[in-house]
Amino acid sequence: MLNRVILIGRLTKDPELRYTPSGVAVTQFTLAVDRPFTSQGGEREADFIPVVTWRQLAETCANYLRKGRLTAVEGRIQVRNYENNEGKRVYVTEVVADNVRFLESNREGGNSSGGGAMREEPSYGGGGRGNGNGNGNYTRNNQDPFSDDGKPIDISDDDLPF
Amino acid sequence: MLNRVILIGRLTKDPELRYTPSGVAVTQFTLAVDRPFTSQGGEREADFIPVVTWRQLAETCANYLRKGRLTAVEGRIQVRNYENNEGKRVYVTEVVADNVRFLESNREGGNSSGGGAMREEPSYGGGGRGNGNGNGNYTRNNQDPFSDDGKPIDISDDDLPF
Amino acid sequence: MLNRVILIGRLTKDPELRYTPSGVAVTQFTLAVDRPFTSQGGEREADFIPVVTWRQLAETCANYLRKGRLTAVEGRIQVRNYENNEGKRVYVTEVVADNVRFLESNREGGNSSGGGAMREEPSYGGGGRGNGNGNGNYTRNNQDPFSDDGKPIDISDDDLPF
Amino acid sequence: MLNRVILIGRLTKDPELRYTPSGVAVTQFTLAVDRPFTSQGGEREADFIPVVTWRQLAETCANYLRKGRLTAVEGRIQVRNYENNEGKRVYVTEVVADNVRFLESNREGGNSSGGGAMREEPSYGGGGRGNGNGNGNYTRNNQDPFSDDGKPIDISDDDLPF
DNA sequence: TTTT
DNA sequence: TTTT
Repeated sequence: MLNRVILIGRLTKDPELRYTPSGVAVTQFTLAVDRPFTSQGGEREADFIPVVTWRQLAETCANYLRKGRLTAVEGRIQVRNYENNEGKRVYVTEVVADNVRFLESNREGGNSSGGGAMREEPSYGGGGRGNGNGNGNYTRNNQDPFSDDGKPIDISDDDLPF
Repeated sequence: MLNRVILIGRLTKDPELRYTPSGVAVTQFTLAVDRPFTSQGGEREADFIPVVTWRQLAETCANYLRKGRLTAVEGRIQVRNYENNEGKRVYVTEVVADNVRFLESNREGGNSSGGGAMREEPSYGGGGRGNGNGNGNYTRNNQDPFSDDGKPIDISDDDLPF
Repeated sequence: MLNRVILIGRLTKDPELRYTPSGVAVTQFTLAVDRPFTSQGGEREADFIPVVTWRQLAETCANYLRKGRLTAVEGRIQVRNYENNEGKRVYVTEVVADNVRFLESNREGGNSSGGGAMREEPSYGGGGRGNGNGNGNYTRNNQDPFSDDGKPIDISDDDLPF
Repeated sequence: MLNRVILIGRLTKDPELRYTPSGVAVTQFTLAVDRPFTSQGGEREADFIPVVTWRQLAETCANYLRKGRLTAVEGRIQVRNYENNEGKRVYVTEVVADNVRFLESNREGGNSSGGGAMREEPSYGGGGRGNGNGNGNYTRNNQDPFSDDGKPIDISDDDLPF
């Protein structure tokens, strides 16, 4: 009925942009979010929270986010599951973001003012689906997104948030 | 740096109250939260989101929450991991709640006014730890919480949120 | 950069549906939200928080919400200001909702299952504006919404959230 | 029943630290939060949202926050009212923060890594009240906080959040 | 393994 | 498998 998450943390790696078979952009990254207390041993720990973005927002994230950047994410928790190659059901929990704020832009480059931003344009119940893509000029590299690392992509159109 | 979740959904089962070896109450339950859109096939789907509560809040949840109840939960996402019996690292994502609102109390009993509520009393950095328990009069049954179902409990004091 | 509010409380009155000069539906209501602590005198106090909804969501709220209903609201804080008739600048703070959940439907009528719901369909940066209205069949009374109580409406198209 | 706000914005001025008659620290500041859309005229507007912090958190904010800093605030909306000198009831809406994150520390000084942080230590229903203060060494200036600008302070112990 |  |  209501499902809202807000996170501020740092990317553990550069984001990964891919495309579903029907050509929809998906970007995944992990946010390291420090816990608000120290562990029994006295160290500060973090939660490593997987984030997914779709379509235009995915392309913007792939273009502007980088490893280590402080980033705010707004979205919802999603729990999807699939059967792995041993026939066991695996549960994957991730945050599907609809709003991402870049709190640090191009760190080296002098300008340290937070500010860049992007928001998902929802299309509840109408059209939109499957058309937010196609233009390869947003991709960060030229390799085929469907064969980029040999592993089958663990993403299908069924994961589309709308 | 910031990690906040707010959910409204229904319990998929009665909550489970347990105690850690050092006697701290823990209650776990799953919230079914309808997605804000229908799937490609047109059905309404839900996310099944695991929730954990500790200490006094755990005991209140065990006492008042039941399967099917509409419930609001506020907390943070936690990702913990452990090695399973095949030596493989397993990641568990759950919401550690610090505020739970009972939006429906005793449904059959005439009174359908939402209202019951409970909030974690944090004790950041000071005392409190390990003492929020002991009084068996909050437990819902008389069985030994450490041997109640034969399975070893997948919870240790290391999971304590403070 | 980020502005998110989530409230659960009860309507202090039936909601008020009006229309802007250009015909856009607006519904306002106030949510009484109990504070999470008691005052010095030991009484439980509440905050009375004004909420505004627009367009389709405004019409659904006007149709389904009633005084006393437990309701969840998601939105953003907006501070607008205008000059009053004494030439003084007045600041109005309200929550502009984009998601409203009816946690209690028709209380008397037997069915007490929470569930009704409605979400704003945003139209960031594109069209949409000024067309989400017109059909008088959603109004709860027949009086002219622009002269219904003698007082000029304190809402103009400039308050439109998009 | 539930009242949660999360904001990211910039301070419009340096924060103001004061003390209540009984010596409790209070810091107020205003956050400029850009709206997620442009106005009809095409300009980007902002909401100017007043924030209040208490006790230790108030002192940390006064010490570390400055005009222009990008800051995340977590708290609840509070609506208080008082009678002004013309005998008219005035309503003041503000965010009572319990968690403040400094997303930019000392901008000039080379180090632009977000990170500083502070959280309110709640003391729900027990003690604590009236003792979180006293030591003037946290104040940023030497003037008497109770007569610093001629105007009576619009804050009393009744505004204490706990 | 799931709720209404 | 993790960020500062």
